[in-house]
Amino acid sequence: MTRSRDKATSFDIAHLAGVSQPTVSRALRGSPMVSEETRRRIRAIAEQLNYKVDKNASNLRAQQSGTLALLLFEDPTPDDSLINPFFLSMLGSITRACALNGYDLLVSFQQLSTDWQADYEDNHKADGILLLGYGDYLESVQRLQKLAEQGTHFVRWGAALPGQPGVSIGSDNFQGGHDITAHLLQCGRKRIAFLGHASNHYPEFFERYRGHVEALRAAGIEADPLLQVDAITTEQSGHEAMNGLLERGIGLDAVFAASDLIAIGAMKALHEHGLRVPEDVAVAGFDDIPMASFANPSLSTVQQDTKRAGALMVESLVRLINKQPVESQSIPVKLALRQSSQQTPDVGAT
Amino acid sequence: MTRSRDKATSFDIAHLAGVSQPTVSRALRGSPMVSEETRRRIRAIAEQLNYKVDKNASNLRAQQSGTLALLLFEDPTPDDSLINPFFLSMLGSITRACALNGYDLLVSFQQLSTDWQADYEDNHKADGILLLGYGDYLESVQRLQKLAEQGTHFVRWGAALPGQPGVSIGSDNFQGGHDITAHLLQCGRKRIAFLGHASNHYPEFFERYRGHVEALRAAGIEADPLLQVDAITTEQSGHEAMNGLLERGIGLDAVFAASDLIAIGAMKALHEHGLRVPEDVAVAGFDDIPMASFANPSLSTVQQDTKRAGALMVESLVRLINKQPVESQSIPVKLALRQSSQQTPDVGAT
DNA sequence: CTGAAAGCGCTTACAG
DNA sequence: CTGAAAGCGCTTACAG
Repeated sequence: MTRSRDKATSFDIAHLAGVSQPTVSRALRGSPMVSEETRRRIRAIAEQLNYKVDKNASNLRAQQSGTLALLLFEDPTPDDSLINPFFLSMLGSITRACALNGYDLLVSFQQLSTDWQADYEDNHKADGILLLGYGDYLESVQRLQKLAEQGTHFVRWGAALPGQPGVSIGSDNFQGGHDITAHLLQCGRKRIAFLGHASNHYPEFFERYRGHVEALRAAGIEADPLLQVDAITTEQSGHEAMNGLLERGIGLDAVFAASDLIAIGAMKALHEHGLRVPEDVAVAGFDDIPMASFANPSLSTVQQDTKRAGALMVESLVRLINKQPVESQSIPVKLALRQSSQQTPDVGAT
Repeated sequence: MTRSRDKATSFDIAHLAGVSQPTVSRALRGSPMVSEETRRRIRAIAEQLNYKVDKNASNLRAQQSGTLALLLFEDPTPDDSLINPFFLSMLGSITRACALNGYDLLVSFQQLSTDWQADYEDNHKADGILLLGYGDYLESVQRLQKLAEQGTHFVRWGAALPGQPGVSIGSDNFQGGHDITAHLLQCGRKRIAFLGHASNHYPEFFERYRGHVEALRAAGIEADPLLQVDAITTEQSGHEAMNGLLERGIGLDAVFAASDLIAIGAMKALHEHGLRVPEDVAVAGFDDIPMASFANPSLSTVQQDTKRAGALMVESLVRLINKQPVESQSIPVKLALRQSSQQTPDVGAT
């Protein structure tokens, strides 16, 4: 039973099975070049000895790793476990997708500041790289460019825009921004603030903003620059942005926050100022993180399909690795309408 | 610039530096057996060629991997991205701790049902294994036993009880159960339901229950078996457990749920039955997941120190790998008192 | 269908 | 301080 010490190698198996070592390798990898009988014998012995192929040896020889690396960049807030819940849920879905595709997943949280030359692939630690949340796009784009030049296989999560290096998978941010704004307009709101960066430094937010502006325009409303306030994806940033708006005494009857965390921070600020949500100010977010449905009032938002997103990212990366054609893609979103935007009793999702 | 194709090897560097290949290896690994001047020269060339040590080769030779594997077991709910938020936050803290200790982290979500013989270490994919959330303890204990016998290095998250195979790191569940119950008693509650499994199949919950019972006893109250209802860590399970209790017409003025998700499901059931929280029924949970502070009313709970927990798990595993002595440990918890247990305005954490 | 040979790119004794 | 040699455990042409 307990022979544990000293792991068995393919030579041990070969010896016991009375075949050569390469035959063991072939049999265990399911090569059709091995007779059923031989294979069976080898399999049995391997199991008995609890033999496992040494991944380092097999990877070294085969020059691949069967592993993908996920690089998760943290937003400025280098404080503790406050990872963006949206990314956490992406992580869940990516992990599952990796398992389905037979890949292991190496996870790494990177500081934005750090010099991530993403040496995972150079190292042969991974066959390709998944990129999530890299902060200022314009700062990171050169690095992406370099990755692309080096021939590194990578897929990034983010706005899929023309002329970008590499492959991007992202939600249809424009549509989301448009639809949720149209909804707020339909609820009778006219002065809708946008909380979030609206520049090409943050293309996802920018797309949401552009959708927002487009919906306003369609309703004959010109976007008021005073109603757009920069914010990054944190509660605190949303809180500050909202406070700023209120303190400047800018009239508004609704808020579209570029992310749920921003929206939650904004609702807090509204409450502190004695304003009721949604009676005085309707609020909507983006992402549909788990907290959204538990917020008080529950938060109307644009739901990103993280399950599909993770699957698509992994599948695209696998295709890249296998030298199959891959294109950037945009994933449809849908509205999750809850109390924060509506007088009426809770409508819609969970 | 773009010589990218064909990765450089240590032989290339050696050639260019006019030294032998082993010297390159030594220089790059910081061996003291290399002169400063040689090292500098080698370093410069390596950087210029963007050389990276091939991990597969180096691991194969050195018989180690510099990688830890995290096995995350999913609760019965094999449905989508609904991973227990508590584990997600552990994941965040573990990832950071790995980075700090110079290890890579392989993440794998396992189905409980699956035959996880955790071949990560046998594979040489990882030097050790971190185990999180394995469902029914009695079902998993044999596997743990086997891992221990095989000499696999592993650390599990869970109740640290005498006689367990391997090393466990967990919160002080007994203390947490005791303290939160004492708090509810202090708020004047007398009939306190416990929602969660209370048997050695789920040692963590059981410990929380035992702390609960102990606090009651200290107040001269005998635990009423009718007030304990089994539940696993999901909103749905909490919802069902609470409904059962209410439908059976069992009198109660407080609920201590073995986890926040259970508590949130229970609050939903209470609201559906027209009961007010905390006025009619006080509610408390366990974990302090992010949602807890966003619940309506905000949820009083026992806060687990995930940051410390992740760090401790990783450090313990690294010690095991290095054959240093390691002991199971229990981490102190603290109360996060919010609206769900108190009439008074919001007190305490975020 | 199977075997003998080579080699993936390192690290580590062993000499000097 | 440095080099020549061996070998980690596989996979993959190449023969037969």
